[in-house]
Amino acid sequence: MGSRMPPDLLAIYKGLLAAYGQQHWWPGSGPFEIIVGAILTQQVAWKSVEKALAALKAADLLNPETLLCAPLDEVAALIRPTIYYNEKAKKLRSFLSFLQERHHGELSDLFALPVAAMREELLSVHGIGEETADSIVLYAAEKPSFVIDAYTRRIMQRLGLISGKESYAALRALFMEKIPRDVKLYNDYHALLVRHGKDRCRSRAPLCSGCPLSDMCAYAATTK
DNA sequence: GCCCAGGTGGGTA
DNA sequence: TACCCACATGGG
Repeated sequence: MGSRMPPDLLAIYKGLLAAYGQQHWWPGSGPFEIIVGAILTQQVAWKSVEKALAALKAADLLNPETLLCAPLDEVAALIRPTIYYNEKAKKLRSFLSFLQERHHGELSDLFALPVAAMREELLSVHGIGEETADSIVLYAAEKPSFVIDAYTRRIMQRLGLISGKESYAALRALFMEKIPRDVKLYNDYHALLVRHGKDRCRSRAPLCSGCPLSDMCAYAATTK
């Protein structure tokens, strides 16, 4: 039975956490590896990204200095499993040029900016859109900026909390206004939404039986 | 053989 | 603003 009251965002988080446990995204990776991963993961399964990261590491290219100097075609060949590899090689180059020119190649210099300014600068880089910018701010710089992705939208829509047509900015604002600005919380909440999305909201077909959010889900309520 | 992954940018109306 | 397309691998 679905409740008449719209579920609040913290209750959803708690439900997901109880069902899946902490996700531990990007454990033990340094900030640079996280940024490279954030760019490479665009529209790709994470498993493919891991292969590419391993290849870059083996070629000693997983640091700003050597990666900036590496030929584009060499980088592209190494990140081949991540689809759109030529485009992504250029995107990595764009970020590295930006980092060199704007911040002397120092991530700590970039990370010293306030969240809004850092986000703004990142968005000016070719290949870094809103989701990637927020992923970098949150997971690499470890500052609170909620990441919205396709799963987040789909899940919120099924819960009856949004129409689905909201802008990225509107959804991000919704989360940032309704839950505490806590890096750990943002980190795990986004990861949990992705995890839940993969398990339950991959296709259009409803999978409400056994769903950890079924008692909050508008879709479940209307299909029973 | 088909679908779709932890998106973004560019072009057109 | 709102669509549409290019990008172009690999696992289920």
